[in-house]
Amino acid sequence: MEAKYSNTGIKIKDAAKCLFLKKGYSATTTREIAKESSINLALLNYYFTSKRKLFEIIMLETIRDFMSKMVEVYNDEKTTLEEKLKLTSSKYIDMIIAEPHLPMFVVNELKNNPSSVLKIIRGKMIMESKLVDQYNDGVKKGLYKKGDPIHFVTNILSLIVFPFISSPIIIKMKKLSRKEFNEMMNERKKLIPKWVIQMIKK
Amino acid sequence: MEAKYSNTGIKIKDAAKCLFLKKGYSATTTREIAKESSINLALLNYYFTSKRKLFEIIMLETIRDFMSKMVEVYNDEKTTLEEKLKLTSSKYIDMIIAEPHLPMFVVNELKNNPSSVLKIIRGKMIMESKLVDQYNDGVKKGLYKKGDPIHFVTNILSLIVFPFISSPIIIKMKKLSRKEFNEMMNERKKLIPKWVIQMIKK
DNA sequence: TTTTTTACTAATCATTTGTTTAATTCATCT
DNA sequence: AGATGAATTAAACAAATGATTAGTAAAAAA
Repeated sequence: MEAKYSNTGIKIKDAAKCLFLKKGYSATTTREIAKESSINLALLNYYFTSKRKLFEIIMLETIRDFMSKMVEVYNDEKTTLEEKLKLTSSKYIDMIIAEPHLPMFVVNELKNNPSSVLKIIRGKMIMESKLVDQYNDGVKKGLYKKGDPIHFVTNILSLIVFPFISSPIIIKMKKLSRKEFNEMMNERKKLIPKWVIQMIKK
Repeated sequence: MEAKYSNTGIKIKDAAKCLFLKKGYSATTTREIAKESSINLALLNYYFTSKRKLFEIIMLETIRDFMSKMVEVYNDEKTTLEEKLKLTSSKYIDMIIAEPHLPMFVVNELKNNPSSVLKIIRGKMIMESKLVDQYNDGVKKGLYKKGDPIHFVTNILSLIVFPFISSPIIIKMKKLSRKEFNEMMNERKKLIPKWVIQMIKK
């Protein structure tokens, strides 16, 4: 019945994703999406039934991508805790530099519609990951200080993601260009793993 | 001409602030504001000219409050760096627990309308604060590792604010109640200063 | 080629939304 | 009490917006 994978369907989704990421759901109009993807307004409903449905599809896909990258690294059996830190920082910072609106989008959706986002995430994925195992092992061996691993996980994500969210302030404070800001974020790929280790080390 | 401080004016502003914080500008309608503050729809424009103007007033006030608390602590001549860390963590975490939508609101406005927010902030306030001086002194004295103070400042804010932004994930991961989450954030008041010191110490 | 299904378009509908108007109530001052 | 101006209200306007319809062109099936 529907050809969800037609060229126009993709064109609509791409334009919509770009706009939703940049401006959010409410501030994006169907006419904008139509214009941006140079399709007829009616085709949006023809392909995706409604603005809401279109948004939901994009949201699910985007957040699934976002999370899967993390889970991949966190559950790698072969890498050490330290290597996992390096890989996460590196992968995430690259991902966000490529799509700077991603963190705000995820975090906004998390606020507005937590249930639908959380269906994808599944708590276990992170709290029962290899990374957390390795952290707990380190604590048992007396290498790391005792502490709830939730703080450990939270801190990693905080140090990686928050600077992007507050990028306008940072850019202003240091009078940076976008390029210089990205360089600063690239520096953090190396720094964050070191910082995190120091935070947990005895 | 106008009675900006009348009872109804305040009622409108309070209701609007609550809604804007919770749902953002675009998703909040003037009729909702009118209903929430139980005033006639026309009074919104009578007192504040337009939805946009009302929003701008609220935004400026809210962000000014938010920033001023930080600057206060950062520039205190009497406290040590370590004390400043404790005070900031404590003050900020209290503030955000009291108004959980605050960080997202600030950060969203920062994205949508950076210029108007940044007018309030003034880069100097933070990067030339007593806190940064003390950090640089510590580096000179060989107590702290060399490093751009922007990372130092960014990390403090990241560790304080980001957990609130990602609260739905944390709550899900650890199966917490709102109360338990707040307790976890209260724990962090003591932990963050320690972590930050460890991050910078040689 | 004819028929049928799919893709697309222009026009329009029905709400919603921000804002205004004109009239009314209320308070204050003379 | 009466006049003046501010505060409030119901109603309406105009534009924007999400969605639909009825019809056309293009492609696929017969």
